[in-house]
Amino acid sequence: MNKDQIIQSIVENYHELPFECVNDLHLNSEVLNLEKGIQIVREGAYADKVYYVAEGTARAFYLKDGKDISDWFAFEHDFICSINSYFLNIPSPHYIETIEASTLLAINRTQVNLLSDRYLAFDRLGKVIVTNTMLRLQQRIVAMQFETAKQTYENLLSIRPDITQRIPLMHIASYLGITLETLSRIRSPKYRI
Amino acid sequence: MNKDQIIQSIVENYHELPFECVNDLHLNSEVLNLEKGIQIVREGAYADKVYYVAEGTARAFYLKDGKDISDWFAFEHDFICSINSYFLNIPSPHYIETIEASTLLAINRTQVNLLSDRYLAFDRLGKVIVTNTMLRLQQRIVAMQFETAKQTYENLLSIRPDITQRIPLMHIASYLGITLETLSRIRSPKYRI
DNA sequence: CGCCGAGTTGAACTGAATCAAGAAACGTGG
DNA sequence: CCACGTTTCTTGATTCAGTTCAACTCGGCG
Repeated sequence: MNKDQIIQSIVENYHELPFECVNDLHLNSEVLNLEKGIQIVREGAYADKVYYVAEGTARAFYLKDGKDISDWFAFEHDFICSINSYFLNIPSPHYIETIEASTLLAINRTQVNLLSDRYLAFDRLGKVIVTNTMLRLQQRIVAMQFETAKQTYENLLSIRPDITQRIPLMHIASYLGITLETLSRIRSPKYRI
Repeated sequence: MNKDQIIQSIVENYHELPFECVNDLHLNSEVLNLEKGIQIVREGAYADKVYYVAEGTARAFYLKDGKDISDWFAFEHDFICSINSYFLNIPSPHYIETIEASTLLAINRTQVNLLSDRYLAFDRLGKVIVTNTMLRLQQRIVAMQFETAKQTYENLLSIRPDITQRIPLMHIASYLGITLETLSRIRSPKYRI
């Protein structure tokens, strides 16, 4: 997938952009073709880029007492960034890495702000993305708040039926806030309640 | 607190607004002086207003299998709305009610959109609020994901030390995803681990 | 062919839920 | 300002979902 196609897919999936804005975005963004398992953000770095996943999968995770805890998965047409670092301009608590071979579009915060000032439509695009993210986080809190592990898992499966084929179970488990063993049991046909 | 003062406090706490925008906002918003325990949004309603809490406290909650689960607390200078209903234009899964006697400023979505189109600064204000909300939700997920009940509680206390004086423990418990009894034990001095 | 990471299964343990009973705190009306 | 009922909070005993630790299986891949 080339840069034009990627930008086109952002427009299709999120918000219309005028011709000059698309050109401008073209000049101010970068395509990354990455293998599976490549780290694009490391803990402690100032992560001032957003990534649009054109193809593949990426995840954000952090280490809590040495344990790897997944915090966000991004599939095709999703955005991913270290949200604390990007928005608060602090060292990233997160790592971000590819889970499959992926094509990403990287855009710098400075460029995002420039484009937002220059094009109203781009500003709106940003608003849409942030709003969607907020709603997705809200859903996740509701899912975690008072459900059993099994309900939480099935809830995730209904939103993303292909997730178990694309993301290792250990990452799904930590994302759900349960252990790998519990997830394994939940998935087993002989599991009751 | 009168409408001018309330709008002034929004400007001070969030984003500068030009003079005409303030006037326009003045014309398109409504001050609510409410007793404690008044419901301003009911489940099933189309809740197309945002509320700015000038004084007092409000909370959003939903009923899960008949149980009251708090989802969001808003203190002075916080915004509150039924985020699913407001942004997705669906019937509200949430109730919103005052916890203390409160002064709120209510603004309609249509007005918000109009003002956002008319004044760039107002659009930016909206972006700031949504971004802050997103970050706050993110923090909460991290807090819930792999902490014990006690850690989650202390985490909340460090952010909002006065919360136990202002919000009944049962609401704090459901917000944290634990039972009232567990919260009570956690708070007890003889509680270990 | 044997190693290695990913996933499964089992047994013992534990943090938190549930059920149940009281104790405080609060508000309202006499 | 006190009595009474309601709501909020505490404490105890028991149960259970999920963790932990450990051993084992499976599928790739050098």
